[in-house]
Formats: sequence, C-alpha cells, structure tokens
Amino acid sequence: MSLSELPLAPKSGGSRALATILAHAILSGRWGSGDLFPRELDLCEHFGVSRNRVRNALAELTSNGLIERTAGRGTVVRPLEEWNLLDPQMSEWMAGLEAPHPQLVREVFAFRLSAEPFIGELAALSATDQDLANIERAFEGMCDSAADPARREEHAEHDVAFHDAIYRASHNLVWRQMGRLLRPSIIALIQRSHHQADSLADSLARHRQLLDAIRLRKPEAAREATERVLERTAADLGLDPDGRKVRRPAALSP
Amino acid sequence: MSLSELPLAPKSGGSRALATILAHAILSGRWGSGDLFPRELDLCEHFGVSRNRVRNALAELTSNGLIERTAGRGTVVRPLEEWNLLDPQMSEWMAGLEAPHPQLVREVFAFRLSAEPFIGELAALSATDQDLANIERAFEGMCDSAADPARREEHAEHDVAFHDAIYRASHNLVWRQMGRLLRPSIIALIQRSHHQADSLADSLARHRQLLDAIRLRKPEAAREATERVLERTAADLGLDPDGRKVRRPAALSP
DNA sequence: CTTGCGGTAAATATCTGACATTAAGTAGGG
DNA sequence: CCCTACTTAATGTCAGATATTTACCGCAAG
Repeated sequence: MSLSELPLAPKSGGSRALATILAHAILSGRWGSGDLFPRELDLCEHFGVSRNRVRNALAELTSNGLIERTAGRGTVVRPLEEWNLLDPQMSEWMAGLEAPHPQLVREVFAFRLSAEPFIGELAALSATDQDLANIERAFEGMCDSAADPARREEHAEHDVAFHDAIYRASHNLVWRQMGRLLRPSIIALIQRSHHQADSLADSLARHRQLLDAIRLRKPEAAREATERVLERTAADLGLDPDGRKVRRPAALSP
Repeated sequence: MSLSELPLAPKSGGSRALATILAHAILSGRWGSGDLFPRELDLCEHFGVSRNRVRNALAELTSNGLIERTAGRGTVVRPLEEWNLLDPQMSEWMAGLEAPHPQLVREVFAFRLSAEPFIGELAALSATDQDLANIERAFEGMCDSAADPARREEHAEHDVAFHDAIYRASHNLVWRQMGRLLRPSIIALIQRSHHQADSLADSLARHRQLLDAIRLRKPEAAREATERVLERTAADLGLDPDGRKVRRPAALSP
C-alpha cells in the first residue's frame, strides 16, 4: 500500500492524531501481516511533521502490538492475532473506524456472545441500587432516542452505556475494563444494520427484560435475557446467531 | 516517596528497562493516587540518562494509564482503578514484581474465580487435538517438576502454560489474550504460598481431573474441576475461597 | 559450488540543546 | 474585590548529530 493514500491533516492534536491516522489505516487492513511500513523519514515528509512526532506515534502503535520495529530492518505490521485488542486505546481506534476488519468484529462479538450472559448473571447477583439507577437511566435514554432516525448515534451511545453499566455492576476491575470493547462493537452495529423500526422496538423490549431481570435479582433470567438481546444484535449485524454460540452445558451434559 | 530509594541500573536495555523500574515502583504502591511524580530532569539526573529516554519511559507508563502528564503541571499517578490491567505489558510488569498491590492480586483472582470455570466449559466444547496435546504436555511438566522444591519457578511456568492452553482452547482472540493475566496471578502464588508437599500433590490431582474432563468433552465436569483447582489455589494464596465466589445460579434460583 | 568473512548501506535508537506551549501562582491596577 | 499581565515551572516539540543494529553484496578460501 502506498503512503500517498493516507489523509494528511495531523498538524493539530499532537502526535496522538498522527497515531490515530496510522492506526486506522492498519486496522482497516490496508497493510497485510508482515508488510513493511513506511520509513520514519518518509512519514515525516508526507505529513510535514518532525521525526519526533512520527516516532512517538509509532511508539504508540508498537505498544499496542500493531507494528514491530527493529533497528536496521524497519517497521513491519504484525499479524492480527497479536494485536492488543484489550487496550482501551485500541477500542477507541476501532470505534472511530468506518469499516473495521470483519474478523475483528466477529471475534469481539463472539466474545460478547459467550461472556455477556455470564456477566448478566454476575450483575443480577451484585448490582447495587446505584448500578440499577445507571442501567435504568441508560435504558430511558435508549427509549427516548429510539423514535427519531436522526439520533442513531445518540441511541448507540445510550446502548453502550446500558451494557457498560452491566459490566460495571459486576464490581470487578477486570470485567469492568472489558466493557470498553462494547463501544467498537456497538458502533459497528449502527453502521452496518439498517435498523428497521420494528427491529428497534424488539430490541428495546429485550433490553427491558434484561433490566427487569437484574432489578429482580434473578441471575438465571438475566442470563437468558442477555442471550435474547444478543440474538437480536447478531441478526442486526448480519451474523449467524448460532454459529459460534455456546450453548449452556446443562443442555448438553447427560 | 523520595526518588532516591529507587534502584539505578537502567543503562543497559534501552528505555524499556527504565520504564520497568518506574512501573514496578508504582505497582508496588510507593506513590498514592494523585501524588506528584518526579520531574523529568530529576529522573534524568538520578538515573544518569538523557531526557529522551526518560520521556520514552514515561510515555509508556502513560499509555498504560499509570500516570497522567500535563504540560505546566507535571506528572501525577493515576488511581489504581484506572490502570490498564489488560495490557500485556502490565501483566509482564506485575509478574516481575516481588510484592504487588494486594488489591491487584485480589481483583485478578476474583476475575479468575468467576471466569475460568466458564472458560473450562468453553475448552471442553471447542478444544482440538492440538489443544489437548498442549494442555497435556504442560501437565506433564508440572508433574515432572513437582518433586523438587528447587524447581518451583519451573513448576509455576508449567502451571501458567497449563491454564493458558485452556484459554487458548476457547479459540477466541479475546479470551486468549485474557490468558496473560495468568502469569502475574500464578507468580504471586508461588511467592506467597509455602506449598507444602501434600498441598502440591492435591493441586496436581485437581489439575488432572480438569484435564480429563476436557479430554472427555464434558463441559459440566470441566467447570466443576476448574472450581476445585481454584479452591486449592485460593487456599494457597491465603484468600477466602468463598468470599467473592459466585455460586452458580442453579443453586440460587427457585 | 558453497561457505565464511568483511565492508557498505539503510534503517532505527539515542543524545544534545534550543525553543514552544501550557498551567499555576503573583503582583499591580481598575 | 476582581481582573489582567507578568513570572515561573513544568511538559511538549523541533532540529541536527551520532551510535547501533541489520541486511545485503562482494570476495576469497575450502
């Protein structure tokens, strides 16, 4: 991939903006695994910035596993499997992307599909009144912004807040930080799906059931409600809702 | 905390070594949340390195959420809840630490306690022959190195490999990357526990049961076996095995 | 023909010094 | 009393020079 296809307005915003541009290019899949990345000096010239900024930007990509740099050889793009998906910076980049790697969307959603029903259980067991209030407020925001098709983005943000509040209700640092994967996953959703009016109403109804299950402290019901919410989401994403879905062992063991 | 208590041999190893020293100091809890971190120039003088290296090291700490830097004010340490636990670099730092934050150990273990039984199920459902071979090889390594008390570290590495192979058997990128949390958790284990001979034998027996459950593709059995392994681990860590443990909803719902 | 050695080029890593930008505190004038 | 302008102290950025690592090529010995 030639360097000349990249946008070039990173002057404002420090080396962060430059890192974002480069990260988006890699996350979109413009360079394959093992491809050589442009040299520092070429990047300096193309973007009209100092070598220092370029180096800082590249250092950030390095720390997220997107590239590997070695003196004398240059900069190469690392394979997708070694990207650092759990870094919040990566989530931010993925969320700001118009067309992320399809595999990335699938992997993240497969994770949600397997983990979130369980997180729903945890939330039903450990949610405080404060957590419930947060979930409820997000839900009301979803309802409020659902009618107007022009407020899709706002709706998505409330959607993120809803699920994130559930992650937080687990009251564990690790689970909570995993909640950052929600944003890219849900943003990808609104950009892919057409979100018919009936689909939206159905989605809201399923979210309400999940909220109720958590409020009533019914873990089993929360798990099932989460599965139904994700079924709806999978349909909107155009993914096979059962392809990678993991059935509960209760349905499999003798 | 004064800067003079830090070790000072980061000459070899680039800015990475310096970042490790500083990260270890923060992870040990020497600076509290919101405390001012030493200025760049003081660090330069103390370690006898250029400002460039100091800045690179600090940039790495910044990207992991350990510190926050703003021009004009200086560098402050961020609260533990905002540390970037899921970054592999952080796991490495935590693993290399002699005495990590007790809260950190607890949070990570609480996560394992809730997540790993489920990962055990996933592994029993999705493990390939290759995965099984990996798990088995790690288990044999554990057995082999169990007898000699002088090979505790080697034993711990096989222990990590065992559980990591189970994470990998889930065949999902996100779960797989979470496996990096195992190293710091297990390293903390061997540094805290006395690991009596009988405790070790018991631990091995429980690991074997888990291995067998996965090999026989019995998700339910794998979940229970994982819970027993973690019970043993909790006891060795001196944590309350039931304190934060999440019972299965089946035992709670009507 | 292959292997091993040395030299050269290319890329990243580091050092140094100067300057720009930001944020907080402070004194003076309205 | 408040608001502005100045000072100070810290991080952010730039530019140039130098060090180090790596790959590649030519050459000679086996």
